[in-house]
Amino acid sequence: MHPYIGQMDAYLAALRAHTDRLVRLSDEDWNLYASTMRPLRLKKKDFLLQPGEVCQYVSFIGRGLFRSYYLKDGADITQTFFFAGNYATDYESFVSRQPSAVYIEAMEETEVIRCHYDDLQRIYATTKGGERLGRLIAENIFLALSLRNRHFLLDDPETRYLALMQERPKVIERIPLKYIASYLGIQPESLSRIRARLVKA
Amino acid sequence: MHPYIGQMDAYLAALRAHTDRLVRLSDEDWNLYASTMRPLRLKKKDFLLQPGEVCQYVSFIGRGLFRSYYLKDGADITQTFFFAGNYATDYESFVSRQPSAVYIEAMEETEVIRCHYDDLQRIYATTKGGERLGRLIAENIFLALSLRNRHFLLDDPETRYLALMQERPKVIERIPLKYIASYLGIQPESLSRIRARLVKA
DNA sequence: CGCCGAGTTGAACTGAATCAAGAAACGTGG
DNA sequence: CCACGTTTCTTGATTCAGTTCAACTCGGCG
Repeated sequence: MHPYIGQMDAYLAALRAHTDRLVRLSDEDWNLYASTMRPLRLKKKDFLLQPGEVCQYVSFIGRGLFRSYYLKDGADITQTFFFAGNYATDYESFVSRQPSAVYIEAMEETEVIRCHYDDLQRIYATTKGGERLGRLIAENIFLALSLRNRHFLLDDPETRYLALMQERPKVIERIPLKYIASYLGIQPESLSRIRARLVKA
Repeated sequence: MHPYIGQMDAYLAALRAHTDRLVRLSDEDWNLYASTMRPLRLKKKDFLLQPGEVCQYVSFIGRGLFRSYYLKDGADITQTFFFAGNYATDYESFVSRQPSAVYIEAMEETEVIRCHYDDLQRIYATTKGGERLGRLIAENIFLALSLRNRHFLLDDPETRYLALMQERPKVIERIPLKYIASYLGIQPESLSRIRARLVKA
């Protein structure tokens, strides 16, 4: 069907596991959802989305990872990171149908299976389980963002870095320092100094 | 029925208008939702929620306003403001069923009609329209928070203040400076200076 | 009328940004 | 597979925006 991605079935299985954690879909609803999924492979530095486009897909990552970022005065500022086993999307643009403000870029060769906005709306409209899934996904994305927001309000940069180590260790392990810095809202030099301080202490 | 709040019907009408903006509920679904609503009146400085409690309600504000805030080292830090015609809740706690980290405090005499978590889950489980409403509300709360987050990532304090004037002028008009300052993540003195700068320019 | 909280203003301080230079790691092509 | 060039990271010196601390004004309220 889509021979250029051999792992399609494995990715669908991973998506099913991810979905089951939120809501137990009927086989019928699941099959409808799964049938909308199309594979896509991106090479390193390819864009899943660019500013100005309306985000048309939710993409479940089978392999690889993405970084989303704003471009401001030539400098790029990381919005977030997306890892395998989760969805990558500009949910803001996807939901609001407004042009996106971010790039979503593959940081290495990355494979996704994705569902188009129109397909998803059809699932929402025709199935109760799909509608529920959509609500639970929205709630979960909200929770993640709330936590991030709390850190910006309450914590200084060093504390935000420590919290990130706790909450998203994969970011620390796999992402270059300069991108982590902009995710934390600071300059690379500052994060380097924070790390140096922490080693000594 | 609830004689101590005479405006119950007016508040329900406002809630219906608010709801209609998101989704057109059937009369049946609407009546079910409306029937769960219970009125509550709070005096100035009363708490709708306190840290440690799990938020059990979504409260639609008929009159008045709330401020939610964290308490950190004795200083209170504003999370957000809730105005009449919108829901007030700690959605994070409400959704996750975890103890809240915030106070939600009435800034003046405030009246709400509210729906209990269990009632809402029952509506989600039994009606398609309710589930859809829940999804759309979650999406909208997410959008608002996204915007806030973007400002923290991209903008300096003065720019955040200007954006707040644009996006939520009611906050500027009705809220004391010191609370706006902590909402923006700065000290009251700094916001006072920002205002002084803007007047000159 | 006096008090108290809110806001303003000034001076000193501080932590992060900026600017700059060098070291280390990376990947790319020969 | 190595060598080169580029990017990433570190470290130091300086600058700067926002914080802190303090004093004073203003306006409302008891």
